[in-house]
Amino acid sequence: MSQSSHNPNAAAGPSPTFSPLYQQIKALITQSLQSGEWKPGELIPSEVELAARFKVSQGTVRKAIDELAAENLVSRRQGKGTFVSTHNEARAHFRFLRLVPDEGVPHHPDSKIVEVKRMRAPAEVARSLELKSGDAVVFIKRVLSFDGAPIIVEELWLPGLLFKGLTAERLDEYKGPMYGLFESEFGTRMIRATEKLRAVCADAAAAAFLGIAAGTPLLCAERVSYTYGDKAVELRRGLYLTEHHHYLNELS
Amino acid sequence: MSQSSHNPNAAAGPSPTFSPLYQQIKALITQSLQSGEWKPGELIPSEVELAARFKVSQGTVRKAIDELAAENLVSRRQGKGTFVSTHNEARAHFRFLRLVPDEGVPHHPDSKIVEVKRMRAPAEVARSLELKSGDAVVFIKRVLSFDGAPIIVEELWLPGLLFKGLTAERLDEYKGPMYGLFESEFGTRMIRATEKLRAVCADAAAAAFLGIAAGTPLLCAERVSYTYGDKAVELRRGLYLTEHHHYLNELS
DNA sequence: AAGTGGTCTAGACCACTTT
DNA sequence: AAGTGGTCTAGACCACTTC
Repeated sequence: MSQSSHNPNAAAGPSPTFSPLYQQIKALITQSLQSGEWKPGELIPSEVELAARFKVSQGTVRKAIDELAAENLVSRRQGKGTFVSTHNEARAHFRFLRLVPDEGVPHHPDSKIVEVKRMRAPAEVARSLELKSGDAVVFIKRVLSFDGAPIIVEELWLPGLLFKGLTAERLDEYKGPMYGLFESEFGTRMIRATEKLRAVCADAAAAAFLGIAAGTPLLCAERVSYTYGDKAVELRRGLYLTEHHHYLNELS
Repeated sequence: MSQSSHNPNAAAGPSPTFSPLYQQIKALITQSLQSGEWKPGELIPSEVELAARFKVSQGTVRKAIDELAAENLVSRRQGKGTFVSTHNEARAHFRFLRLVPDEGVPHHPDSKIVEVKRMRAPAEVARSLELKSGDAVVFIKRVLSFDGAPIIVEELWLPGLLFKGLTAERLDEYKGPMYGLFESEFGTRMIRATEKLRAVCADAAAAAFLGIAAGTPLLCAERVSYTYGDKAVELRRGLYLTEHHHYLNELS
């Protein structure tokens, strides 16, 4: 098969928005990921199968999957196949949580739920989540402890429509990271986030939760998480005690 | 040419450490970058030329360059060629400086040098820069202002051997980011860094430089920068006033 | 042995830039 | 028109995993 015989861009007439074949294949694969045809942790069809399905060469499928792997949507394992990425694996636990101890190896913190409630989105939350002010949201507040010491207090807001049966009990029962619960129980997978970091002073409430004096400097991390299609689905504001921990960032 | 005829891994006997051809090509290209055969901002030979030089196919050179481009060591421009990356271009100004205003578009801050001196490396600095305690280092202290307001006070340490003629005058004269000066005047190009972020209280000295009250919370960013070969060549400690700015981080 | 992803090649054509 | 990187194909073989 020649390239032009299957590339619609090669049709007669000007092609206003050129899009390479492998990008179109990538979009099709992403759709199947988003629709749940292949679920987190599962094996997707082999490159040969996908090439046959889409009637393109294996090399084109390869390039599409290469980009999906670079974006952490799938992960390739030689000899086994290509798997849909999941937050329910040790490797992914520190992808979004960048706070690590100054000394020693990082490990997963204990989570203690303080509050879960449904409410109407305040204006600021609605803006971040691309909702209308007053739309239903789920509010969660919790404290995270490393080695028994409370280090993080965080509040988060989720669109009410996507997280209908979310209760404190289900959060407490779930072992592993919260994003794993969101993905396996609610079908919403976080794939990307942006964080804004600031230094603030602990107010009385935060100080009480963390067992420190009011006024202690805290690292404030405001995160907006996105799922497929760049849709915002979480606003989270965490206060990190950085006396014996730090936020680690790799610049490249 | 067949693959095996030029791949030393295919020689008789077991290959203990398999290394793909394109990785070897990538290493050769990186050597030429490091040695200064092609300088920052310059055009490197075309893929066809490099394929001929290394006696491999263009596709193999392509894959090597793809990875170098992904690591920001070079940048490709269709129709023009492949260029060595440089800090002396607007695009690179915010690669390492992640502090942006809460409102409005970011732009390059003004730098005011406070102090430049030569000294012996304190133990902590020596450890970060992989020097011996007491080795010569250059110490720089400066204040960065956005729109006339001082927002950052930072101190940095560089290996004395690599930055022999560095003076306050040369720093003051230079237009553009400090990394651009390092790269064009001292032949040391920063290609990667790790940062540790913490919240701290402003001490009297920092408060004076930033025109704020002592005790104001500041974001402390401790950065170690690396050049080719993962060699540490800079330790930098910045204090960021985050009342109207924030540290922006993309998680993916 | 069979199937998977990983590497390498050779050749064609496309899009973009410069001459 | 010529040269560059960008896309696509087809086929070969390698490394790894499973049966």
